[in-house]
Amino acid sequence: MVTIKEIAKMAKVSTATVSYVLNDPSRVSEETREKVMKVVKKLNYNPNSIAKSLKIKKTNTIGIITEDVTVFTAPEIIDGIEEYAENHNYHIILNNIRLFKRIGNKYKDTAKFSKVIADVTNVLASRRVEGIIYVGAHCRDVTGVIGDLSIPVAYTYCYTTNNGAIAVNYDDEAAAYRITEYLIEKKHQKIAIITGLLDSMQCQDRLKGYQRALYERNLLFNPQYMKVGDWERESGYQAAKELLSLPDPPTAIFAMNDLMAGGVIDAANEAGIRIPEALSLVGFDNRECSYSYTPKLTTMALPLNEMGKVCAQKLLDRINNPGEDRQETEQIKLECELIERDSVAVNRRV
Amino acid sequence: MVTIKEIAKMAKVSTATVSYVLNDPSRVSEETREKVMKVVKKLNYNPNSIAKSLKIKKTNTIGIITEDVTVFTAPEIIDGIEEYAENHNYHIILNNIRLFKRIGNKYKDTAKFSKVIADVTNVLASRRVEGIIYVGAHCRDVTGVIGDLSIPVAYTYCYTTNNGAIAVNYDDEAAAYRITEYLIEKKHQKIAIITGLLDSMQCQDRLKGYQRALYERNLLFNPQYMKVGDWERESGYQAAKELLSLPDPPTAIFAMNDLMAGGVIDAANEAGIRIPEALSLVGFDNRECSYSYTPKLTTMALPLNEMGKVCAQKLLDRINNPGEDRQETEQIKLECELIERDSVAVNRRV
DNA sequence: ACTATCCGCTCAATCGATTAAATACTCCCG
DNA sequence: CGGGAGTATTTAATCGATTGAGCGGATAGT
Repeated sequence: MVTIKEIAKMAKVSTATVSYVLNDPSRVSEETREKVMKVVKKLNYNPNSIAKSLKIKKTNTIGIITEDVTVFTAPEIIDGIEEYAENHNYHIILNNIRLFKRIGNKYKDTAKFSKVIADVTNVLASRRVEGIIYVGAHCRDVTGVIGDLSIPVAYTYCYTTNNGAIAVNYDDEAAAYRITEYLIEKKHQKIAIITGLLDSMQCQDRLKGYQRALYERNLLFNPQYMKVGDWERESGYQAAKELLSLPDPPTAIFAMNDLMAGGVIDAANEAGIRIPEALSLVGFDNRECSYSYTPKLTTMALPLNEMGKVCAQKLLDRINNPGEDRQETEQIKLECELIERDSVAVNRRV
Repeated sequence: MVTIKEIAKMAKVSTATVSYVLNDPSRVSEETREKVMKVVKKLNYNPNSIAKSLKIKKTNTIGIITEDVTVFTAPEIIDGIEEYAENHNYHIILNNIRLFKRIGNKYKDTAKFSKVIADVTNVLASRRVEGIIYVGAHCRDVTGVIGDLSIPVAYTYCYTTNNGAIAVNYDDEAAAYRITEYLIEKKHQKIAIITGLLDSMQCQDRLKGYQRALYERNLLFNPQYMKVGDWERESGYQAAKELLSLPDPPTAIFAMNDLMAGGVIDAANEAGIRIPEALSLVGFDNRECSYSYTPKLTTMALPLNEMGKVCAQKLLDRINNPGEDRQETEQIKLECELIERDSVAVNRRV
């Protein structure tokens, strides 16, 4: 690998001059500049950014820690981060901790979890990344798992109330409100909901949005129309079966994710109930499968790419404007987007 | 950030000793070792791997270039790479070139494509990565897009015949052979195929496997049973419609990907033909959607994770055993796995 | 008692850049 | 002609580690 020294010798100048030619050409005379550049090109010189980083104490690198890259939300988030970072001349070191393969489900073993995180943050710190983005896999609360670092940290697709952290998520309540409102606009009044696991924030927030939408339109929340699922297709199927066999069944179902909406379709098919003619259905997440159901599912798209971008943007802001010590968590919530497809029709049975 | 110098001063030893304590403790007396380690812990010392890299000329870093991380194949491949790399103390710099968003579809603008690649390889080179893994998005031929680098390069999910490169893919022909054989084992004799775009290697190879399986079982290849699709669902639908209205329709259809298989399901539903009772169907890719179809689709799973692992493994082998200059491309083909689900039944109409 | 060996540690050069400060040179003006 | 100003270039220190060479002291062998 050719170094600045060899360039200097060959061009009969000092290394300083070469460096100036490369970084601050106006300081150097036209003549020398050309002389040096000729050698640079001839030797196909590629500056050693390791050496540069060491000297200027800047790596232009951020670390991404993903709980699991193979989860459906991760790629878009990473894409967003990467794009913003690249446009601002930052690079990314990727750490995928494979949380579930490694420590089993549910974040149960918090000691091991913390250990894993400590290991990767240590490595990132020793590589002198200027900031870290933590990408969750299941929107769990990860407050405290990353201890105090001297660099900014942004969290996305997970919750945190860490001091000074940036937390970028989407607005579950607003999204659930919007999609319920949408069903109401389609003249539905008997709108059932199939929830995910009740102990999750997502579920709680979506429930709030659903209830608020009903309330504001003077529709009563009917507890019979609420079934608790576990995010999996089968639970959607079971819930829908119960809902559809009610004496006064709903005309629309809001499943809190696309998987459970798939189960609703199964149940409807089985019962010979046509979607959307006899039953309207909406999902949540805009996963790949939602597009491949028959009928294509109307659902809420998560602003994943945007979440990545905003994470990167806020993080780089912090990095480049190291201001006052912040105590609060900067909570950012982005809007979801309603994706209208074929699973909702205007209710004709009012 | 605390340095080795401060440790040294505080422990009243030389920086050399500190370094030895950290890297080759046996060289140092028990006593000094403890003295130093105490200070290391007290000051929470984290070695600067930038400085280390500069000195020892080793970054323990590989670069990943993805054409598009959001493509369904990318996350598993990355996961595989990352896992192997991490286990061997290597880290990853991720470059997502967003090929299609950036230069439009189909790799048409090769000049721009090459320029983009040259830019990212330059950056990676200046960061002194020890090797590069190129992750394609659509199995295209990318021979020549990465020029000669002095470091090893592995390619996956794309084709290349670059000198000395490592190319890791899966065996399309064997997979197509296997899945056709599977249908034959289920007593099907009239097996139609819906291809992807004919100019792709994938399509050609799968077609070969299909034809070889027929040939070896003494089944005639019937050109009427072959329809050309374009990988999209709609084309599967059209193709299936034609196939199903043939005077002597097939009893099984092999769609070259899961998307087109979805189209077949649409056509079958429309025609009132039950899958798998009246028509067996297999897909290819094992995408998320294949699991959410009704019925769940029998398909071929790509060994994506394994491809990533093998890439990483071969690459690190090359890095750590820089042997002779190789002229040939090392072509590696991994086996796909048949995923049996609910879309195939034994043919009762023989 | 003298040398050889070994052990534990330190000295100082080095990796490949950056950059403040010094120097060299040119030009201009009183 | 001397000196100040301005421009172009070089000198040399520095970033934070690693590591070959060297040194001093203890131990052992003859």
